Amino acid sequence: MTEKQRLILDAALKLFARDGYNSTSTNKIAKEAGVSEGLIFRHFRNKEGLLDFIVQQGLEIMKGELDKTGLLKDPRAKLKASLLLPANIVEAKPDYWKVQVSLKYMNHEIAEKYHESEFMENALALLLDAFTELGYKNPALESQLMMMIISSLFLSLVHGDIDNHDELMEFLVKKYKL
Amino acid sequence: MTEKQRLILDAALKLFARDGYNSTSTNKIAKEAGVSEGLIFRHFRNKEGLLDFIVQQGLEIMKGELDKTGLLKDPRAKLKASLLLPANIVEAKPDYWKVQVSLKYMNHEIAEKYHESEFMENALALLLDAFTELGYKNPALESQLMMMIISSLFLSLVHGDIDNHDELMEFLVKKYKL
DNA sequence: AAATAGAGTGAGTAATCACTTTCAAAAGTA
DNA sequence: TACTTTTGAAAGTGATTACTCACTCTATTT
Repeated sequence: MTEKQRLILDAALKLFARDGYNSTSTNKIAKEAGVSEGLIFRHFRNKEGLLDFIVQQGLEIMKGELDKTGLLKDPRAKLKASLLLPANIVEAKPDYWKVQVSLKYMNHEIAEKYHESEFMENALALLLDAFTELGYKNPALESQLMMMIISSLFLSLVHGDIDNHDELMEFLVKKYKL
Repeated sequence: MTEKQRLILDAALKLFARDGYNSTSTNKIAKEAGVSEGLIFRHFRNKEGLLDFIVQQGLEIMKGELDKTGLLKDPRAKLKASLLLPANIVEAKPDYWKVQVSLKYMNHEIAEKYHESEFMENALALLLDAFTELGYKNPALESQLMMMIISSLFLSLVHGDIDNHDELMEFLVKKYKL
């Protein structure tokens, strides 16, 4: 990874997050990064290759966080960590998740590649374990509902339109007796 | 509204929903509609005008549905109707909502115009009324949570990745004792 | 010192984009 | 009929797009 490669990746992530993938031309990326436009294609083959590279990194971070959560023994701790996951990962790399989310809703071939991943199934399995262990009557539906809450939380955080995150967390923790 | 105008609107809605706004050229719309490309600009001024026209209709439908829900007297009925709202409106016009949703996550100027609307606030106020009337301890947070569930439901339905809607509804109705 | 290779440049390319212009056929109106 | 307006098609327009190509520069290897 040369310095210019880093500059290109940083510029692309910033612009993709701010303006969207389609509205960001390779010309703009090159200008923002302070490199020649041709260099983008030497290092990343094409515009989509650049996107690929960026998003692949994000997916691995997400997977790492989820694995950490899975290691927890106490089911209540697992659920609490799952609820806090969105805030933690979005805060760490907001631009990353802005791009990820916009891809999901772009309904374009590019989007599907990343979101058919086994990630959701892993997360759901983790919740299912916890609710089962806690003796909930209908753990499958409980975890489906929890999953909906978590993804909604994630979206709100990415778009920056949530102003009472801590209060909301406290409310949920109390509701689920975590 | 001439016949060709209808043809253009239908073609545009279909293509915007399938491929996204940015990836749909006016040329493609004209071909799909079987009219000349120039006609699009005669009738709708520009590509964004076409989008405007399409989305404006959807917003009015949504508002109408919400108003109907607001007329209900029983707070439990209000909540139940709110939960069923996504399925009802998405089933009626799936392509409409696919476009609406993709706009929201396009992070582009076009998107903001539609989603700063007072719609969300009205919906939230309706839920707040219901939870307050039912004597919930923290009606504000309860309605915020319900809003998250509803919008998550809406998104899943739009993307067609929900295969147990009725079961989920039954579960929620029981959980909230509606 | 000669050869090789990778990093980097920037002008150039064909294709596609949203949009305009021109003009003719209908359709309405007197 | 004679006119005006509306509706439509077809062939443009310049700008922008992702991407290529011929080339230079620098550093390492032979």
